Amino acid sequence: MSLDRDQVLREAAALLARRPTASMDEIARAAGISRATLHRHFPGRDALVRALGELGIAQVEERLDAARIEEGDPVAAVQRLIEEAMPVSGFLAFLYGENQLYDLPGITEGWSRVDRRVGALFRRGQEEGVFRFDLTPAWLGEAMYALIAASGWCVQDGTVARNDSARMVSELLLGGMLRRPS
Amino acid sequence: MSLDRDQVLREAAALLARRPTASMDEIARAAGISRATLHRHFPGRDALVRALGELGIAQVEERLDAARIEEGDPVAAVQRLIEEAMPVSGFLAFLYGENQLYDLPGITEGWSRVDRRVGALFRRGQEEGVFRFDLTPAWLGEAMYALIAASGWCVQDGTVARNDSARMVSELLLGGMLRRPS
DNA sequence: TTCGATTGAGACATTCCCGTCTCATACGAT
DNA sequence: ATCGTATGAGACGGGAATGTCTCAATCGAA
Repeated sequence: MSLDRDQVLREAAALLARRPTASMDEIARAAGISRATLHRHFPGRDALVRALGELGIAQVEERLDAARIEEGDPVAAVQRLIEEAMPVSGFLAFLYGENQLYDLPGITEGWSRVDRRVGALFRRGQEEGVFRFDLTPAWLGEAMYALIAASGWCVQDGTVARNDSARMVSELLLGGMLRRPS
Repeated sequence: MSLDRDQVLREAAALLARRPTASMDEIARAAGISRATLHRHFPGRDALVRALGELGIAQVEERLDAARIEEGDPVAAVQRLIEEAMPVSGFLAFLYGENQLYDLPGITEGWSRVDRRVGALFRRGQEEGVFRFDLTPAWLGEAMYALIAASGWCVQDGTVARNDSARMVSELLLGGMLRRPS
């Protein structure tokens, strides 16, 4: 048996993305389990929401590691990060839209940890002279999050092909943030 | 008396953006009116949500008109549109995150009307040879929505100055989508 | 001032969701 | 085959939100 905890959380995220007010019963049915079982693993809605946030942070940090954003050419690092993020863009898109998840104790710290790492990447790109100076690292980070989330939604409803999504994001983002020799 | 209907909707949006599960009573108090009065004007939560969607569509179409996106240089048209959208970026950011608002009968049509106009703008830019061909008009539209919403959030929490937000968005978006002579 | 309309406060029953519980069933390991 | 464990189905009470109602107070126009 041993319930696939992450899978349940993903189903919950997919449902909550569409209907933020969905009941625990609906979430359970969407995940293909009974309400009792859902409640055994996540004692209450708060616990479920918190688990969603924690899974999201873990996912993102894992992708940051996989992309090795601290190493090498900043442009290539951004490309690797976007590439790595694409497989979970749907889940990231959900997290991005849930402002509710940001002011939970313990969750906030996780996201600011992520923000620091991402901000450092863009700052490094500026210091190395490849990223524009007139767009702040914080804004570049937010823009990247926004575009990744947008691509996740586009893939979900078929506007953008999954294979193309990474290119769409990085072409637009890097195109706009690179310093031009001219 | 004559209650300021739009003002109530804005307060409701501001609250629901932070707490999607806020009760009607909380919404009423946030808007500075009694629950009874709120219920007289919006008979039920569904009616309130629908009114939020309708106000959003009206706002956006008003801005599309004000920006005259069908006229003149596509680049300037995009800049005008972003400029016009900024004063309501906070409200737009809320609407953008509420996927719930998209599958209501009557609301969907409004947004596809908006999408058609925005898509036509980007297609025109491509046909006139100023926008890149390898990024689809649909994606460019989604990216613009995402960046405007992101800038709205950034302004709300002080990451980006309100005066700078329009420039941040258009520099990044246009920088990424313009064809390069090279 | 007077009258109609609108609002605020609160009571009320209803509905819905939640958290907990029990019990029977099905699975897996030993 | 047996036993421990996890699950599903459902019942149950408690609590919160909803929708509706009444009544007094307030505002604005005539």
